Amino acid sequence: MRKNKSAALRKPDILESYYQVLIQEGLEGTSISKIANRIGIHPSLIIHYFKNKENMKLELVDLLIEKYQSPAMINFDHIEDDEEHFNAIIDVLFSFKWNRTVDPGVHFGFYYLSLRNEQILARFRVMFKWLRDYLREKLIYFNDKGVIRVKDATQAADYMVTLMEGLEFHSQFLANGEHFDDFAQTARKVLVSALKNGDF
Amino acid sequence: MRKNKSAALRKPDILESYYQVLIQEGLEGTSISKIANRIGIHPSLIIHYFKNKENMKLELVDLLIEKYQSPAMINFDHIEDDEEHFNAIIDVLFSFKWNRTVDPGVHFGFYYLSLRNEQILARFRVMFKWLRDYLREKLIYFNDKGVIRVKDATQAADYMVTLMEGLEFHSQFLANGEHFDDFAQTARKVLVSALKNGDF
DNA sequence: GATTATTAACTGCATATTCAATTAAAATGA
DNA sequence: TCATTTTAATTGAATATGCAGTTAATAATC
Repeated sequence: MRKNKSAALRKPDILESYYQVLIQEGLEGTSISKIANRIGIHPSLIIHYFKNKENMKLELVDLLIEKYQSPAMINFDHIEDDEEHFNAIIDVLFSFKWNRTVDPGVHFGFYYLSLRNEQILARFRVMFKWLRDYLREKLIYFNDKGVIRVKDATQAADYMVTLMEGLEFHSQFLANGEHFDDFAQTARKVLVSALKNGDF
Repeated sequence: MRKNKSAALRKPDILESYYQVLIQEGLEGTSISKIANRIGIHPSLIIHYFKNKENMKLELVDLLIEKYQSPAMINFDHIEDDEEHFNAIIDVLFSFKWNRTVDPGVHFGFYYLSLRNEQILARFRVMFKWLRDYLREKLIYFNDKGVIRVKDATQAADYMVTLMEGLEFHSQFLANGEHFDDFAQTARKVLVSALKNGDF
């Protein structure tokens, strides 16, 4: 007997399936059929909900960006001591957990698509700007409190994002089976030192 | 009238065409037919030379890595003054020219494939290690000469590669129409400062 | 009874690859 | 040097497969 779900339930199901197939098969191995089979529905149903693959792609990008922006993860405003507060934020940014909120392969794949897809590019630009601006505000705050010494908070925040993304590369190509954290802690140390020494 | 070229001439032609189609159409838009049409040959001829698409892919990766490793670009051993010598190397690493020796989109695409393709991954691992080790040797030299102060040259070299790759992200997602160089110079400054301050 | 969810059957297209045939170039032998 | 044989380059046609998307019908839901 066929079970009918509402769009509100079915669409997230499809996007989750899309995400899982992407993880397993990659961009080039992901088809509407596979996404549908995985959750036991007819491929046409996906077209019914998303009209075409491109729309579905954009909706998944939006979903993953939302996931990435979950503010719970980097909000430590409850910590009163400024130095501790600062360290808590930095800790998360260079943690395995943060860098793996979304499967890095999927993120990477969409980054690649953004080179040829204006709409995806625009979304990621907004996402990175959001992160950068969030960090900038924090840096300004910690600068006022005397925890760090930065003149150009925007450049410093840009640098942090740059370093974090670079760490993805490092873990893929230069980490010799070592855990993500090992080198991340070096990068973290050097960054903090630059922030405190007034290099920005 | 048909002109027969030797394999030694035809294979590079095909790889060059592959490269160009990749730049214009991306991974998903690149087919054997398009590569063949672009240089006016029959698609079967490509299969004849490479046996299948996968082999051709690997041969192109090898070719691009060779291009990337052209040592001419970062060899400044002729500069006698150590400080100048050091600056010349750093300058190139953070230059637009260096970062664009191979089309970044193509590089990026192969990085992505490396997540699901062991053979491509192995090749890029070798390439990055080559770059890292090259830099490490240089850092050890400049440390001995008193130009910089590093205890762990491997970590420092890892950090340099990480930062350089992060810059690619920055220019794609955070550079607001600014030229690549603008932020690269900030990153360069902060790195040099860390190398000289003994942060590694 | 109208709207929505779902499927079935189908279309057209592009794909990588195979196979056999054809043409050109190179090697050989007189 | 010329004819012959061998090898390599090239094409044409065919195959099988997978793809996104269309259209029309059926089933469930409100």
